[in-house]
Amino acid sequence: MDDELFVWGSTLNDDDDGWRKGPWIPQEDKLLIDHVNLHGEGKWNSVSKLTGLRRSGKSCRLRWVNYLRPDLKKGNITPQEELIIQELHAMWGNRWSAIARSLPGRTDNEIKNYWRTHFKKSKPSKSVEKARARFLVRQQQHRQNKKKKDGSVVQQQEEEEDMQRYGDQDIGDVMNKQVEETARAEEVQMEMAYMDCVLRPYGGFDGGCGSDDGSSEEYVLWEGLWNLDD
DNA sequence: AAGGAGGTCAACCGCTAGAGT
DNA sequence: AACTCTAGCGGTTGACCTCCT
Repeated sequence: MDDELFVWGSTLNDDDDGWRKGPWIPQEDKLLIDHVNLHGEGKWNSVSKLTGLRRSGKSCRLRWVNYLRPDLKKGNITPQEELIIQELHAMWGNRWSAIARSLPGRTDNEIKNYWRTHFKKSKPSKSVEKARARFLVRQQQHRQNKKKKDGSVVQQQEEEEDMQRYGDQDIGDVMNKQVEETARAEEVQMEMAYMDCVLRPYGGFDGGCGSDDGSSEEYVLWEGLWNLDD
């Protein structure tokens, strides 16, 4: 290898604190990999002490997460992954780490770079808009169905449950709590349902939405999803 | 062949949240 | 409660590469 290039005492690229900066060399990678194999991930600030590697903990973590992790997927983003990125970005915006969690083997950095180079200048794709529209229509349908089904009996049951839960607390506080809980539950439910719309063709996320033909099986699946918070 | 423009991607920076003291 | 430390996040930078003129 190029051992002669690796000079431990070198001040080349050192910052004010004495940390090396700039591109990593294979020897540094090896030290970091050995360290993680031995001690596991985390405690990044101890890497320099234990290995002699003159890199900050932050730099070590980034190198591991974005480049050295064994479960990383090498190679180009596939068309399927591209579609997922587009649609999740339409839903979540620049939450790269959240998007990355939906794409095993891909890093937030990778997705962020990919987005910036491929999509930043372009308008939202039609598929994204279609998925969004599908999702909103189904949500509205579900709410209407639920209204029809749920009668005063259900309402009474809910009131009794509330009495048990909240007892003699201030009614204003209780209502505020309920509004917050409902909003949170709906937010989670919407994200899960939308995720399923997007990921189903690729084998992700269980339950949810099928094709646009409005079949009864599809209806049952959607009902199941909407009922998550029932 | 030279060099300028634009694209790609690894790495850094600054900030924030959460845990620990 | 206040402070410090650490991990993680998104934005930005800069080196390198490829393509075009």
